[in-house]
Amino acid sequence: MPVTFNLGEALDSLLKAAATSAGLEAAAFVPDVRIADPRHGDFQANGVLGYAKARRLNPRAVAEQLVAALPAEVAADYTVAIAGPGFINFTLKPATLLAWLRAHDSAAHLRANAATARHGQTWVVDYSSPNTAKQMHVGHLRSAVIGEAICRLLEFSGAKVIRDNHVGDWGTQFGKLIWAYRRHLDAAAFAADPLEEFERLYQVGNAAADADPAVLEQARQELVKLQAGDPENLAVWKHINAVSLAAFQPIYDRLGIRFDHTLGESFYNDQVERIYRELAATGLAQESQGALVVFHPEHPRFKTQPFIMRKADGASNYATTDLATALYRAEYFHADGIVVVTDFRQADHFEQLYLTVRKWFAARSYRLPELHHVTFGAVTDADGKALRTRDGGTIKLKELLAEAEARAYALVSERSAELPEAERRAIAAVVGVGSVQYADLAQNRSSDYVFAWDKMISLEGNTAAYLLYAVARIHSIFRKLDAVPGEAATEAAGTPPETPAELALARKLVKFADALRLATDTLRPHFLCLYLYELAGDYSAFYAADKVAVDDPAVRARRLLLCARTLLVMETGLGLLGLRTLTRM
RNA sequence: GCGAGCGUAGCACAAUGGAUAGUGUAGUGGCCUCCGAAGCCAUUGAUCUGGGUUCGAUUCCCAGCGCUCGCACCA
Repeated sequence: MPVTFNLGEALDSLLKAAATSAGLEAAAFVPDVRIADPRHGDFQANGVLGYAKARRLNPRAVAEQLVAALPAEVAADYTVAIAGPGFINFTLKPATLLAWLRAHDSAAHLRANAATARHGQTWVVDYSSPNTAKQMHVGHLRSAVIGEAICRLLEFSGAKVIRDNHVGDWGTQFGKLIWAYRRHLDAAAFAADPLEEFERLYQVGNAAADADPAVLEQARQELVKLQAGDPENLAVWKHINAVSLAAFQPIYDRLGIRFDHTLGESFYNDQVERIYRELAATGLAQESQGALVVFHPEHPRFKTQPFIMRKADGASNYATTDLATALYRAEYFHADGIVVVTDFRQADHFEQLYLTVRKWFAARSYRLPELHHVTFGAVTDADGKALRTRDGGTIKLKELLAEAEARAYALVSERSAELPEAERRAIAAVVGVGSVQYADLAQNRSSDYVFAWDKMISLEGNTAAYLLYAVARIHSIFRKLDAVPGEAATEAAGTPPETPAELALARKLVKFADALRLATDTLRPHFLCLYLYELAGDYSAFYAADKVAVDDPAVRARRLLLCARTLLVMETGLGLLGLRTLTRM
């Protein structure tokens, strides 16, 4: 019989069908299948408890009816038991475990089976989104790392994903910056580090404007000229942006990020008139204190807190461009879903934005995509304060990544001194960046995250290195036995798992599908991290308990199959998180 | 003031309304003539307070307390 990728979902369907044939009110019955505690089984159906209680029935009796109505294939694949007040427990039989492992024997097969949930859908993911003319700092890391993982998860579930870097390239800061750029550019400093020089120039312009009203006026004029399309200022502005984006690229390269588009705020400049017109025409927008704003009377706060979409001076702001951006993504990209990844402080803005977009699109009969604002907490130091350098400055992302790599290099040199230096450097690059990425991903994104080098790179517990170490050990076994993962002869000779450690590992492997679904549906990559960590733990326990390189060919084949499949799932899962893997470390 | 997020062992975290609340670290005690000990095994220790809904609440609702953040033209 065919083995489905997501066994829990398949059970859910079978239970619904059984409810009908058992004469239950099938429409009202929700099987509620979920991963069970391994002590109870692999999956459990909790749905009969609520169903029976609501109808004053005996839950155990209902469960028995339901189990009796299940097709024979379920009894062939699972040991089924009714337990406690009416839980139905399903424990996979060893032969079923083997069948699943055999059916999912390559990255292509995993991908093909996973890529049904969002087949044919288009999702736009807006992440990273730094301001130009500034360096990326630690605050930009979470958006980039979480956003990239979400892109990969959505792609794996079958969606076409459009990665859009919505850079802040059109702020009022450009007046002062252009003023200073024209007068105080240090060519040598610019050549050494353009972003550092832009930041210095902005500070020079800012200080000069503070000190001298004439300078302030000149800077204002520079901005007016820029916004009016003055060719010279436009050229300077374009140069600043081009240089900034080029300077970001090495960081994106290290994080494995490639954007499809970099449509910053300036891209929407010529579309704001349409936004004003349409929101005024639909009656959503109104004049208030000289500004054009949207109130939401049904909302406890936004009935009085305005969504300002045109300032009193007539200028647009980020509400305007975000409205235009939503429209562009719906009209031009035909997005079925939009995901914007920013920190939680922008929650109010996006709540107002999405309320407005929903009403606006409804009024114009535009097709409304799913709108998601993926938020994440602050990165703090051990005292819970925003993470800063010792002198109070922000921590630059490129320095942070360099330090991660340096720490990883020191560690690998200590643990694996026998490896050639070039390889230790290469390992440090993977472990260093991966540790930073993983530390960001492994924690539920809603909460603040305490940044601590020691926890991140110490390589114990739920860290990238622990997972990469498990992967490296599997590769090491294959090297030692002069074998290749997934070899046909070995796979064919593999028999069902037998020992407790083999069974625990196999049972964890088949739950990859559920972890993927959970992480993707909730847009929370930490569910996948948690799964991979547990998988690595089950593998390590298996590794310690059951030797692979034994003489008995049947036992060896059985265990090599488990090694090959663990490797496949680990490498696939880590790849979805945006991490690279190693064969030695 | 109004609103949002968060509150789980000493510390850092997990738990899609389910069974005895899981893990790491720190502590304690074991395991390398044996595939990589960056590992494995065992063990001590926790749901902010008070109500409510539910067969069942860390989870949902209400009220408090604490921390963080947001609230008229920055993004």
